[in-house]
Amino acid sequence: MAIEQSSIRNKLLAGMSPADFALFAADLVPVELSRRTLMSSPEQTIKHCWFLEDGIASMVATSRDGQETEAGIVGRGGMIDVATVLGAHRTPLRTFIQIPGHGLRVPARTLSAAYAASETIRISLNQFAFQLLSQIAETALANASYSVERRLARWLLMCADRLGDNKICLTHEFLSVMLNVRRAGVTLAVQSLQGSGFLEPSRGSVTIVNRAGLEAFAKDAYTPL
Amino acid sequence: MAIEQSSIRNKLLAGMSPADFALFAADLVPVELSRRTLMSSPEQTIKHCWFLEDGIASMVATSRDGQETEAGIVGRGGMIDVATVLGAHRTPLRTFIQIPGHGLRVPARTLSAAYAASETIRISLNQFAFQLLSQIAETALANASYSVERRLARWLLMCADRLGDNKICLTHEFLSVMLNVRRAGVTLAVQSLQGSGFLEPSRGSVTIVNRAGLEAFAKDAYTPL
DNA sequence: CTTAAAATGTACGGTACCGTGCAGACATAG
DNA sequence: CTATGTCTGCACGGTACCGTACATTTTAAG
Repeated sequence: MAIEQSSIRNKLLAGMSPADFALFAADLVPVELSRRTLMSSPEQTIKHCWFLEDGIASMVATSRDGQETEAGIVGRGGMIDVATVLGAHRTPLRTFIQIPGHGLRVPARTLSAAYAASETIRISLNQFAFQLLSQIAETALANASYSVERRLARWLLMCADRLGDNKICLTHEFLSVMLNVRRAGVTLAVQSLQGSGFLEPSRGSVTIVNRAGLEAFAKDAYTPL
Repeated sequence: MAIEQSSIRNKLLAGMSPADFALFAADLVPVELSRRTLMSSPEQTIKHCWFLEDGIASMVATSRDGQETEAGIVGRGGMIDVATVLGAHRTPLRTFIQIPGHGLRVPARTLSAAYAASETIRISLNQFAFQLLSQIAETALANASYSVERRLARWLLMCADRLGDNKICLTHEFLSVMLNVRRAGVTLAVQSLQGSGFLEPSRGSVTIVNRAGLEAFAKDAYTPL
């Protein structure tokens, strides 16, 4: 039973021509994506790709000594894993679900074939790949230049953008891994941003209550998308 | 007068089939690239692309408040600007020559057309784009996780790889911009690595004299390419 | 209700950086 | 040789983090 394109909220899929969509519609499988679901990792070849309908996936760079930092996040504006699009069967990045949601899974081969077959698919997926590259570069800059507070502000803004929701359900522990700082460091940063009236934290979540103020604070660490 | 493919040292061009190479050989123009030559920047649309024959170009992420950090470097294994390949006419990254050398310049349109026309060109350029994305992600990790010394070690190793030379002619001032640290911080880091017997610095250059040791020190901050 | 687990708040010494400023060492032009 | 700019070495107080440890609050499980 094929999926109706009109019912899809993923922007890449929704924006395709019907002909392009038909190239892999038959192989799309709806899946529920719970927190921490591993979508791809350096250890294994990529078998499937995903188009998110909601929720957020996080791409983290890891090293053997156990360091890890988030490089970029993907919401319903994108797909996983861009490595497949660019012809790689493996990736150095680990991608997993950070905010639970739903997605459409497709075999990597099907996607590769559609990419090879249609120039318009190439155009839209390449554009996303370049957005991701740009996002990762901005992360590199932020990590080198900005304070924990600003990086947290940037992260929350990016997350809210992709979620379409100002309430972000994540623990300090989780955030500390993303930003590669102490858990206690996140607590302090959240308190500071709360003190400025930008956030309202509660157990297991943070809500942006003054988006404009938060953007002004994050300044050049954040570029809207 | 067309350029002989056999005389080209750029790995992307040299590795192409003659048919692929013929798609833009007529538009290739040899250029000398001096230090600080600006190849692309966020302010202007991309008119040309370059394939380096030697030397190194640096891609830096910038923000309006003047912060800047290197995201990645490109040598004769790659090309500038990958944005063109992925269908963008502009890029958030500023790319310029860091170590002088030579290259082959081609109009962005010609490259786009060749990319659209040949699947094998797409495969090789996409592969490079993904390498670059991976490199940038690793930079993001390094910036968040490792000390100035380790980041310097990583940077010198990457640079030596792409140069094919252990002598790297750059000032501390320049390096400090790349790593987004103080100039004096670079001086201290260089001294430390010299004290360990990995480097031999001199005015305006640094030479790696114990590559294996430097790699061991950089540890997981560096992945060979 | 009780107990355990998870999430958050708080504290404290330590350190790897920073911003700055200055002095010496070297290079190139006159 | 002299002068002038460029590059490097060095020092100083300041600070934004870290690692660690522990106490408190909230949620979930029995």
